[in-house]
Amino acid sequence: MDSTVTIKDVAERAGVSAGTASRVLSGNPATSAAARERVRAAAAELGYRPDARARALRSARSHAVGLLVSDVRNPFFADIAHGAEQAALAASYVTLLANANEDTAQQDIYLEAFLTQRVDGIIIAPQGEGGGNLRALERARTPLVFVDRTVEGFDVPSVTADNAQGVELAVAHLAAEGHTRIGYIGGPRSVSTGRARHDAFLAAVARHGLEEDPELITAGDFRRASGGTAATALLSGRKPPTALLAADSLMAVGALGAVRRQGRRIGSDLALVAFDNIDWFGELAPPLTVVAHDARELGEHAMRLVLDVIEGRPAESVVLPMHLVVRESSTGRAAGA
Amino acid sequence: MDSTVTIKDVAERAGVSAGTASRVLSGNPATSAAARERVRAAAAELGYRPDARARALRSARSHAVGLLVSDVRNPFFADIAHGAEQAALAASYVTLLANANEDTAQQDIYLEAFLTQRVDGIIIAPQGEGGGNLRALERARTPLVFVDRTVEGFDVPSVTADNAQGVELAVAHLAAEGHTRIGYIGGPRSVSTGRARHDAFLAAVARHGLEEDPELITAGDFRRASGGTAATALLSGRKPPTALLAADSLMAVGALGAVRRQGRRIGSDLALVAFDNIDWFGELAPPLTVVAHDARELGEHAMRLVLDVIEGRPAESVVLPMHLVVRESSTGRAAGA
DNA sequence: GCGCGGCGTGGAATCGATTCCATAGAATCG
DNA sequence: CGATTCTATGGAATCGATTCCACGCCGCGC
Repeated sequence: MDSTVTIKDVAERAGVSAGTASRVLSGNPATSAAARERVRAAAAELGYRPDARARALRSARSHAVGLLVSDVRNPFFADIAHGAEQAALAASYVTLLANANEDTAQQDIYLEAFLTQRVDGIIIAPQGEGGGNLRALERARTPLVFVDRTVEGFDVPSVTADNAQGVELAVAHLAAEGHTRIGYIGGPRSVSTGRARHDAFLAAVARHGLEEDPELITAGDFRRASGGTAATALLSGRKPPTALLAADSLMAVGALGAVRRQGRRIGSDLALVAFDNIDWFGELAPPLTVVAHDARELGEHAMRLVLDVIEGRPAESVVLPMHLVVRESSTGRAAGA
Repeated sequence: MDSTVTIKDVAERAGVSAGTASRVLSGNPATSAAARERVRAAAAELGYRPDARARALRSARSHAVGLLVSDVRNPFFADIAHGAEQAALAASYVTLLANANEDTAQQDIYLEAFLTQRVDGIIIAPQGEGGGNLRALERARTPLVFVDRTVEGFDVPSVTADNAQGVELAVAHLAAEGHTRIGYIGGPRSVSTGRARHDAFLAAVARHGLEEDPELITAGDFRRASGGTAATALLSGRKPPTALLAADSLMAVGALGAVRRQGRRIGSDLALVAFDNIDWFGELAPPLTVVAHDARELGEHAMRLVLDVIEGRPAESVVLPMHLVVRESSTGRAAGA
């Protein structure tokens, strides 16, 4: 009844050799009906549970996929993890979830751990310039897939969102609402989504003929506090914006608090559009307008992609569309320009 | 340069046997300075990365701890995971994070996976009555620790919060603000925290001489939607409450939306106190009053506890205190009783 | 100068499961 | 009925690292 039941114990109880027991349990057809029955019974009675490590050691397949997200506490990544996990489960793979905590050093630690655990594949929302263990990964030939973000110079399949399109949707919407001064709270340039959204914002502003004022552009680090700092800076400029666009949900929340502390109200005094459609953004007062991509779908796609690579099927990168969910945070009377 | 560098390759390059190479790399003192130097050089040159599975197989220690949370998308559990992970890292253990998704079947799947992976220990925020693989775990003698929640009939160390105290703090605060009709949005009775908070609420209401009306008591499932349903029901009763107490953060968010859709405002029209101090609760308009326990600390404690059990040190259950963080959601003028 | 203790090392066994190989016995065919 | 193929099986090798055992060699002591 102990957990130390090995296949030998099962074999002995069934009166067969370990080889035969293994064949029965792995569904090898070269087994007699009698052996099948007795081995299965013995396994059930003893509560046999194969040792995944021994199995993986011999058969060079661990049936585990490492998933390294940048920040578990960011609901967007939690959703990605959830989607990936469900997809893995459906293919009877196990997901090992690890958290880089927006920190390159910690990212390296977990990549190292994945490598020594000999996972069959790795999904990562990478950060940094691609130094450290990312290069080691490439050398180790472990199947790798990028999700949400990419790193230049890596020929790796990825699942990303159409950031340029998302930004364009947001800016077009705000422009249509009559805004001409939009403050942008961007992400770090060390992350691909940070760069893509930044560039797309500049382009969209130009395209719609809005005010191109460098004072309207700020950059945070995708964490909450930086959104507050950025919003405060934007609102205390000489000529503050009438609308804000935040490049991720955590910074949007930070901005929310900063705006409130300045005594201004989202929706009526100031429009706000955020990236990432977090579940509860629709429950707030006022509900937030967002540029959304389905994080769960992102995760599912990424998992399917890495399984494709692992199992030798062709794998193509995917770019998912973004869409605009208009809520009240951007449709109170627009402050006149 | 491939990842298939074994200790034999290292040994060969260094001109020693595999045994000696192993001794050098594991810091065994019975090695000569010459061997140490050459083995280390060879390992570095070849990019040797020991195979964790082979190592674990032989030495019966995987240096991995399984962490099974009820719902990764609940920020409270994401914080627990984060705390546990950091504590594990400090002790050079790896955390395998899995998500039960508030589903007993999925909980069993991952417990099974942990067992076959032969993790050294498991931390779980359990759900259900303790059937299924929870019993198998006990038999397998895998070190086990409960976090946040417990299951009756298991003699397992745990890290929990003082729920009774938390509820009492919340009710006392609301009573002091002049409320006599408090609506309670509780959790499921199948979860220990759901039961504890429910019972504590009844006791606190009685103790403070508030109205004991069964219509004021509702129960959700710790998910967002159920909080909205419960709040709607409470507010459309014959004599609606003037304050709400929600037993977790997701249900509080659901309630937030329901209240807004009813055209009432948190803070001025209706007080709200929530369990769990989610980062961004302080940023909302109005900021939410919460009964808080430090989720990260909960996770850290749980990890330390399970490592104590694994390494044979005595392990004592811990009950962490809760405290009240008063913000504006409960201090607008109290609606008169 | 001989013996004994200790250090460093190579070789082999081991962990648990899978898989190759050889073989015994049954089944099939001419 | 003998030769051959096929099937089920046991035994052994294997995966990669650790650890036990035994041995050679050095130095020290008598």
